[in-house]
Amino acid sequence: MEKRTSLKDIAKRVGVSVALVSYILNGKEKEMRIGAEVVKKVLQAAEEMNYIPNQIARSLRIGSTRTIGLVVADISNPFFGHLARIVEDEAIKMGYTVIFGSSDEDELKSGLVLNTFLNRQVDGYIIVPSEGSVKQISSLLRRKRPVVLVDRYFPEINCSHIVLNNFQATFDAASYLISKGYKRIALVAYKTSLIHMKERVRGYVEAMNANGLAYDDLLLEIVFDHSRAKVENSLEAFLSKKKNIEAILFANNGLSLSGLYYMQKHCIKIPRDIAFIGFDGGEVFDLCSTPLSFVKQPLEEIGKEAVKVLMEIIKRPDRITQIMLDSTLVVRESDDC
Amino acid sequence: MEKRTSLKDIAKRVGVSVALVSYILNGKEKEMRIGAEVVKKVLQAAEEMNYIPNQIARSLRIGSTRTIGLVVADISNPFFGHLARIVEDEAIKMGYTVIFGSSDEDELKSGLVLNTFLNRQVDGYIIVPSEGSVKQISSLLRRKRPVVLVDRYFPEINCSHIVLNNFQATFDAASYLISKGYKRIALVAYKTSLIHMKERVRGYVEAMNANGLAYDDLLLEIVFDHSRAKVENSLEAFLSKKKNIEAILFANNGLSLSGLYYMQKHCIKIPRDIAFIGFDGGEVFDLCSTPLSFVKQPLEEIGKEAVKVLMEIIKRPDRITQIMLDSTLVVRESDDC
DNA sequence: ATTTTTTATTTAATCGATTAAGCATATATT
DNA sequence: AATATATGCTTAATCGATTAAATAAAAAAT
Repeated sequence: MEKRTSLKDIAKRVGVSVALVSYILNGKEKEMRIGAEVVKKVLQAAEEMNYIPNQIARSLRIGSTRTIGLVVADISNPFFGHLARIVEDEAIKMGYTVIFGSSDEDELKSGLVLNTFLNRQVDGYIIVPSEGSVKQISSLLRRKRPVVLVDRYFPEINCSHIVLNNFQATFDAASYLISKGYKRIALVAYKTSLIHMKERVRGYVEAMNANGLAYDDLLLEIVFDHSRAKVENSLEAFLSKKKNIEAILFANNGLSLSGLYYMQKHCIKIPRDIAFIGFDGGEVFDLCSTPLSFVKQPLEEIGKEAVKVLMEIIKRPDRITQIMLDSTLVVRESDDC
Repeated sequence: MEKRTSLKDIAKRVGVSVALVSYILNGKEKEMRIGAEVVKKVLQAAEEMNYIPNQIARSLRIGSTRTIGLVVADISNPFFGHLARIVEDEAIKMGYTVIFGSSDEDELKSGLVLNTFLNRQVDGYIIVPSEGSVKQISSLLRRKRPVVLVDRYFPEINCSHIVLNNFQATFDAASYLISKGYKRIALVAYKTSLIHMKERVRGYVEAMNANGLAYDDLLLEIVFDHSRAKVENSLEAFLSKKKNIEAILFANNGLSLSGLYYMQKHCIKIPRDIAFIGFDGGEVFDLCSTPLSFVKQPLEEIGKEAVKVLMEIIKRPDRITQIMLDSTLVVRESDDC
């Protein structure tokens, strides 16, 4: 591990003080009225000695790391991967770097990641909060850390967030299916206290209610599990009992995929045997024998707004911005038996 | 932005020196033979004052950030997302944090990301190098920074790497198709100087040669482009001319997907019209009407080895470890007309 | 010629931690 | 009793940058 050149090294070589070198390399030669020759010599020395500023030292001094901590459920999940990419691009534009951590929807892991970020003095947090992480978020807010929640939020705390209008999303999807004449419409969701999921369930329920349709044996809420096999088991138990489901709605991308795996396994054809509306799209949805209809989130906008709002909070710590964005129902052929 | 509690604050409150507090909070009370009462008081004060160590200050002092810089082509690409996740998990186990950057296979962007990482004094680099980034990598090595390349490497420089046996991968895939009786076997690859791609082309060529099969009008090398549409255009131009292609091999995941999009658009059925072997798998490959055969990389192992090797290099900077791992050909029904 | 202003540069404190070295007391050894 | 050792804690330097304040020399104003 070779020693890197520091301001001190340059100062010694040129024969000036460290301060002068700092001023010059920060482009303050004008306001500090530094002699032209000295400027030239310092710049040349910096070049020759391959000087790279030490951001760590700088951060310590100025009290800002120019780093955003991003917490997602799982970076290998394309939905969060996309989000991460958008956040990355926006962050770079603002001169920030992103460090990330996956929570696996787990309170403990989420706590560990957030603690690491706190240690590392990130300037702001963009968090997809997992179930049970309210206390962690509140603690950040108590410490006056800039936080923006995305995808979900906690109604009981006052924190900036960018989320989908989840209620509208499933309300529209269900209403659309109803308008096409389906009556026995199922929803497959996760059983969780997280608001985004509860809202998606509520959207479906309200749509069914509004049209006088029963849904008590059509709503499946699966306890979250990382194994797709377990999810498929629940699905199996659910679908094998009710034989007259005409259309099925999935409340997120992972569930949609589990659904597709299940249907492939059991040779259930979409839309011949059942109408299908999924969540979040993706290549699978395009390349299935029948392109699948789905609820599309404005992911680009969510990511961009998240960074934008975070930047605002970093500047003015007491601002709170809560944004709700609309989804689009992308209708293709999977809902058309 | 509230002031965080520092060692100094605790020291002041308890009425001892900063050094003592540091020793205690680092668990060195034994070797430093610190009085039991003082230890208790300091620990309690730290607790009460919500002390969080400042990793930035620590990093500056000890000269290590406990951070790994990960450069991938695009974090939103599931292949790299998975890699990132594996690296993240392994890094956490070793007490490291990951910061990431996407290069978009672009020399300029790669340079910017690497420069940021250099600024931030990451302890080590795991890089999926993009075309033209040799100089950047060499520069890191000249500065004695620990670097591990993954997925690809540069034969002209001596740097640790973990890669697939790319030659064997396509050699086996092509040989398998040949053994099934196909003669007109096409390969779709990218035109690039990067070794992994060249090796994949070579594997195919050697397999064809070894069996006395001509391939000069069957090998398509597409200039890299981010737009799937352009890739599909090249594909269109290629496939519309040669009408007697029996089987087609794709040299990476993105190309495989472009291929699938193309075939869907033109109602070319796999395997009825053409036999198909893709690269890297994924949900699409499972959920197609016919589960697709593909070359499977040991991604888990690649990621784990990358971190392991990096940790070794960080300890012993002059070690160089170069690992080549074998792929598996996952045979399903897409190659069986 | 003296004072003021401008120009060019240095000094030194600071961010928050780590850690070698120093310094009193107290206890043990001869 | 004198010396050695152990105990318990403090001092102070350091990492590499930033930046307010001080200083010295030259130029301009009175």
